[in-house]
Amino acid sequence: MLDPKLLRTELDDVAVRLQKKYFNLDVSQVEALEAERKSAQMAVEVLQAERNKQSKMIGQAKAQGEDVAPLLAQVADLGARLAEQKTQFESVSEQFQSLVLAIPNIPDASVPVGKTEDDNVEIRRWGEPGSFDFPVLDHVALGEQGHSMDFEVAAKVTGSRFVTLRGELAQLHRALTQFMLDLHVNEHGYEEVYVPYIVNSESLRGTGQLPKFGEDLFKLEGEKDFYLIPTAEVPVTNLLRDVIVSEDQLPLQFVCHTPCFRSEAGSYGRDTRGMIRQHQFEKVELVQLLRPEDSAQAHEALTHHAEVVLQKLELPYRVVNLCGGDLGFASAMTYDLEVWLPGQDAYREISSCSNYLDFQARRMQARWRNSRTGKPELLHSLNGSGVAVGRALIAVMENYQQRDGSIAIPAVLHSYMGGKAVLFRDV
RNA sequence: GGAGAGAUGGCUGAGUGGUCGAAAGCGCUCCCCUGCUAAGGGAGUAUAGGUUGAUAGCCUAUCCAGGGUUCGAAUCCCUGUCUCUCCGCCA
Repeated sequence: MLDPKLLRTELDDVAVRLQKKYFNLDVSQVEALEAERKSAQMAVEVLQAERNKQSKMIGQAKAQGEDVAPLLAQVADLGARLAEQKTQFESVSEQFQSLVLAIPNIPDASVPVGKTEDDNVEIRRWGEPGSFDFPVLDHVALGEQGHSMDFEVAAKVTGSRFVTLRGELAQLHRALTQFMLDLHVNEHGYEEVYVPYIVNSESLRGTGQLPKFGEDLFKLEGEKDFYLIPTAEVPVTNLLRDVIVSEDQLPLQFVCHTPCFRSEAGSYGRDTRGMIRQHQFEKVELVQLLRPEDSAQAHEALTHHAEVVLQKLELPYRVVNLCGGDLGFASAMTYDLEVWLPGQDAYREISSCSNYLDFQARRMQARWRNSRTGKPELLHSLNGSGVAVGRALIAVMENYQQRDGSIAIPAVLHSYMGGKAVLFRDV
């Protein structure tokens, strides 16, 4: 959520800056609602002040044994007038609130101009895509060995966009997860957290998935407002909802492994082959909450932490700075890591590292107490995948494939695979 | 699932219709005293919104949340959420 004060004082400027995200802010609507809000709120508060004053007088009169009937007569219609104004004010502020909740975060000045992912700007590359002296297979073909990766059985068990893994491949999937968690905990100083995989709507509002993007979520049937998490970002960032932390606890750095569930509405026909886009996948997520002055640097550091995963796995990747049109709703600036997939002959997203500034924190009232001023201030929140486990798995498969269909295991994973160095040797 | 209890400021904990945003204690901050890692005295110490040149004032809201009763609600009524205790069940 944007600062309502900003909408009041720099509305035109905000509108201009939001254009970069191809969001058209209806300036006159905001102005009109704000004007209405102001007069409605003042009307309510004046009446409330009047009521409080009168009630106090009645109380005093009664205490002195005086006849309060005339005083009561004076306030006879006050309640009705107040109720009327209140209804009016509530309706206006509700409208204003839902309008503001639907406004995306303002992109950072450094965000490239552009509409689609083609306009993203490459920042750097790491590693060289390997050259193969045999026809490369994609992960689907590689996974067919021994039914290690099976989309058909998953379709039977559940439906499309699900997968089952078996044997060594399932193990490798787990090994990747453990490796990433250990790396971030032991070398990057993150605190590991375990969280619910089901969240309520307040949490989703806090991180920005709701109210606008409900169609991307799996909602549970029942009386409660429960959803499957689309990312660990939701439960982890919401740990700080309605919390004021002391400055010496900052920065908060959490790493969390969870499954993620996405309906993938609107992506019909895209990435239908293979494990790239699934309704269920796993992710090791990095989340940081810290002082505003630290967030820019932390964003670079967090991105680097995700990169280290790929470097240690020796997977070629590049880093792109998302253009305005490709930027997420809540993000002010996002770096995507794109890993090289020989099977697709392309770089594909494997991590997305975003700085939300105070956008999420304002929605969820996540604050810290500034020791200098003694006052609570909004935190800045960041997160990034460190990294998507399913995509890391297919990146390893495709980049480490060998002529005979076996797959070498990256050196850093050997210890997690019981010393094993090759997959599918005996298949 | 059954039965009961509860939710008040950073913490403990008073407060059952009227100057209660809320006693007291603890903690914390500042000042005084004290020649010392003790004690004492004083002042202060929530958040959000509005108004304003203003981190000054003033106004409003907030005692789990949402409704209701009332001129007036932390206090009464209803609903919900959460916590605790006992029983049952259970990975």
